[in-house]
Amino acid sequence: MQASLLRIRINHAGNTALGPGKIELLQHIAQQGSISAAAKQMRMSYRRAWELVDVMNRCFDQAVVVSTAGGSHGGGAQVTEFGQALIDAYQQILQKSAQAAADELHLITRHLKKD
Amino acid sequence: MQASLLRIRINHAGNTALGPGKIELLQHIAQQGSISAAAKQMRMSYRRAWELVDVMNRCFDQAVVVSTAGGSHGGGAQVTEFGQALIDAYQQILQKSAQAAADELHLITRHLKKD
DNA sequence: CATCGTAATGTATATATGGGTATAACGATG
DNA sequence: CATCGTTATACCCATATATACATTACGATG
Repeated sequence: MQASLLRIRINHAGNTALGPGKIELLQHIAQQGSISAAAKQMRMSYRRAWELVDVMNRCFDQAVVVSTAGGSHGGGAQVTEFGQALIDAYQQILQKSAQAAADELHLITRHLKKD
Repeated sequence: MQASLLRIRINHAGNTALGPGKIELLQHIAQQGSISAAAKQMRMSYRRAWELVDVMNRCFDQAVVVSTAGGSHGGGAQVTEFGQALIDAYQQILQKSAQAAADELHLITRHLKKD
């Protein structure tokens, strides 16, 4: 199976507010409770992961990820309820879109060369 | 109104087989009958426009754009019937997706900071 | 109060991307 | 058969993007 044929992004002021990469990152953060662990799991630099989180936190009217520095295990990061709602909504958009446009999608993909 | 909130791409072997940029380029080529004229209209370098066309032609099992070099006006390029079908299908996908996922989209975009 | 692992930020470097320019090939037309 | 505008391609360079590495801040815990 190929990795997600359909890619959907939501734009905001010319930039991507939400796309497959940010969603995947959020899921890993939610699972790991840490930005650095999520980054490592995705083999992405911590720097980049943090920047993606920062962009999200700044382009929405409420936090998507909250983090604490320091503490027994150095701190950590949690996906907020709102962030989880974003993840869910994004998945729904993906699923509903793929379903609603299944015919046209098939029309296109059936002509993609197999690699 | 903001420029297309929802951006959809169709992936092929890790790369983008079809996205908003390629579709817009195809439309300009269809209208102009020339890659270079389309590129100029989009203020894109001819080199890049040609590469986008090349990628499309190589990742589908039939040509999206056919071109002729030489001739009275130097030649030109035409979008094939298949290419036009791709454009139409893409537009349908955009429209149907936005419609099918309107609720979830609204849930997300209502929390985007106004810029 | 030293330790630990993470957040947060800075800086330098490598890589990818796209633009600019030049040049050759092409072929209908006058 | 010279001209013309376009396709097609190569080469170099500027810029953007992402990585790598380094450093500081943080604060619960032993």
